[in-house]
Amino acid sequence: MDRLQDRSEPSPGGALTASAKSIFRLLAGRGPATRPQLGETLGLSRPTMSAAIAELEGVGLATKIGEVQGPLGRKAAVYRPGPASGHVVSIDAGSTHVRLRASTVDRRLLHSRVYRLPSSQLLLGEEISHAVADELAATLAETDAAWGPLRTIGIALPSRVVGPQGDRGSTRQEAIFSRFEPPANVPVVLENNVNCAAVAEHSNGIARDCDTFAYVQIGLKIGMGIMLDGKLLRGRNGAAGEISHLAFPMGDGALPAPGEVERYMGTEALMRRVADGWPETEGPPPADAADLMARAEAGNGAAIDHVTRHAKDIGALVASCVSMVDPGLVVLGGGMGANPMLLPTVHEVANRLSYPVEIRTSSLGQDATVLGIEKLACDNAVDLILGEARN
Amino acid sequence: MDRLQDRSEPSPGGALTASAKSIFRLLAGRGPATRPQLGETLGLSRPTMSAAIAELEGVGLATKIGEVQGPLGRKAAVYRPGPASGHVVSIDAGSTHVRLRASTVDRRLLHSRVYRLPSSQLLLGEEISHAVADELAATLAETDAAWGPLRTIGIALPSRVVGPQGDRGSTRQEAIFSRFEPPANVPVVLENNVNCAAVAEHSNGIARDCDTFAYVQIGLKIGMGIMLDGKLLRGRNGAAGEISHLAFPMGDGALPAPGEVERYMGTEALMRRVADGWPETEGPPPADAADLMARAEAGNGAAIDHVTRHAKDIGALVASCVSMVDPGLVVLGGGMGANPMLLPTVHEVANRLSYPVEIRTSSLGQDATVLGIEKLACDNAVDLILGEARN
DNA sequence: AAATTTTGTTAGTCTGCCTAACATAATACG
DNA sequence: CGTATTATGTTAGGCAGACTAACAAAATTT
Repeated sequence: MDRLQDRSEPSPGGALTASAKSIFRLLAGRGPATRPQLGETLGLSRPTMSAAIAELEGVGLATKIGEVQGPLGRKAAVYRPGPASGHVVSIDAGSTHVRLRASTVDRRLLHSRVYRLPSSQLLLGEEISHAVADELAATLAETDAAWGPLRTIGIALPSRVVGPQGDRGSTRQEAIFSRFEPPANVPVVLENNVNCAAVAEHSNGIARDCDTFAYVQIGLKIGMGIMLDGKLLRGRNGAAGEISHLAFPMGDGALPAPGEVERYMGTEALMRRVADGWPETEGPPPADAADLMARAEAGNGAAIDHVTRHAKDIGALVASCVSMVDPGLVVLGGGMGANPMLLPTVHEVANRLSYPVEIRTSSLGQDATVLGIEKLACDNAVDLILGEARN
Repeated sequence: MDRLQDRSEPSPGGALTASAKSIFRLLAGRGPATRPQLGETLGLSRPTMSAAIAELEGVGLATKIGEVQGPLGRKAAVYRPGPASGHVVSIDAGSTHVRLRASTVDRRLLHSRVYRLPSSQLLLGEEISHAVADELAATLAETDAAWGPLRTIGIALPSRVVGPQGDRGSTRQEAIFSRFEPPANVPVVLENNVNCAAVAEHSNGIARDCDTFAYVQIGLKIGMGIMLDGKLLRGRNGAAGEISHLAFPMGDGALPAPGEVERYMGTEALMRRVADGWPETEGPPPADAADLMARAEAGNGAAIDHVTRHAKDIGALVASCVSMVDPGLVVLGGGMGANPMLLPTVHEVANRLSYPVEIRTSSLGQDATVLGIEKLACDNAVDLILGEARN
């Protein structure tokens, strides 16, 4: 994650009391809540709540949006982040699509757009940068004054990402700025797209109930995002979870080569093996991965064999992850990985080779990455608003 | 890490101010310090320091041990943890030796002993449990009243260790209690021995300057300890870093088996390969690992080949670690790993296969594990004293 | 011996929370 | 329908734990 500019909107929450800050954080994180709920959750007394809410309303960081009636007694006031908290723009700069969402810091959707790139981009480069610039410009043109100030722009990249103290030159992350310049005064948060998908599984997806898990993406490319105690593991070079660089092949006499796992486990290699080994009796080989999976589901023996073999390979990969990180839960995602058919075999192999892991299949579709970067952008915005941004 | 009993000495620091607690923590962690130093480090004003130190001295948690004279001005008073902070006993329950240290919470050595087991134990069992019981009993018999209360017993185990919420039955950790019962009222902290070695590298060893790194142990057995932001990564099953269960062999058509890496990378397998492939022209094969290393250092070609090949294998292992965790620094330890001769090759292979990592060789000898569990025991004791023990 | 510098103490203040008591607004009950 | 009960919100007052300012003490330099 990265902050390129630090000249942002004045943080209205620079001088709030600790309780007011914690209330705002809760409102931003969990959406609308009543005063008693907030006080209960944070262990604050009613007088303190009164004072803190008054503080927040005074600077526009909280607004009363209604009242709810319990079974008995007076109605409770319901609040959410106020207009001064502003909004964020989140962009998934993917290799085939650019997805954009504008949302409030409590993640209410204000605007969204999707742009399909004219051609699939293997690497982060000018094509993507250009598309991001266009989509952002279009969004800024449609910005409503009621959205409040733009606090943060978050961009998910198909590239390693390092923070300010890391060696930026060694990643491709700066390529995102090759064709556009983000608006001055608005900080930009960058994050790797697989990490974003992991964040989304945690905040919106199948891993909502777990603060520690790994997200394994298997598709054209392979990757992993590691969440520990609710925080992303990034690593010194932003390379944590870059399982495409596991030593592979590995064994007595094997000669591992950089990036070789991905060339073996990626969808292209899989389909090549499928085509090569396809029995003539079964007719033409599957046209693509979806076709392969469909035929396996339909009961085709050859297809099932290939899918099972692939699931075993994924299981081995997951076992290595468990042996190193022992996350307790692994979420499978990506074009291939998201298919529930793989789950039983992956589970069996991983648990046989290493230690107990639960395996789940991602439920978020194409939106996982945008939702993840949106979460990170909102967190950043809240930090900025409260004057607690980490440098 | 694990706490079996919670009935401990009354925590004298239950009702201290936050500043007093932070001062005590600093005294325990960094040893003797002057008031100005403490105040400076913690950002506390002199009046606050006065009050807090008075609090601590009042309950015996701090003692003035002298004064130091700066170049100018009045002398500054020097403090360290007081008699009420008591002591801890730390035990490395190893497979060949049981090492024990009694020390104050600021890690001044009070007493130490080493017991050599009559026979090497592959698994944690009654032999080790018995030896631990004996050594602990001998220590308790020699305990000096001046040491203050025994706060915590820490034991490093050659086994996976899970916390209270984990599935204890699935590990062998309880076997440590098969032949001895720790004194009632004294909490016991258990930790895996490789994790302890990692902690020691951080607190006393070559990784003092890094809060994030991995410690890779290569010897009879192989293992890894992962330190992230100064905290051990344990994992859901206490299996984080259990690289003996990486999927291996791994490759197109390979059939991985549980625990196979250890059977390939461990010293026994290495020496078997060395003996098998030893050219008759070179005379009798090396008797043991130390012999192999000595011959390699002396320039023997066959020995060098085997050592280089092993270093390449270790490099591949490290590369997998870097691809998953990207720690930035890997410390090599263990009977084989600690040999500096491996370093260049490991560094070359790891950096070629994955991402930039610094590789260092452990400098702590046999004491690494005791020192690590001592650090953990002291941390636990401090938490207990301050009434902040995590359950 | 006086000036300077650092350390430690005393006095007073301020912030941010709390508890206790009261006020308000809803439902439940006779 | 009025009163009891209950939940929510406010007012008043207090207290813990930090701070600043000013002073006192103990070392050095001039």
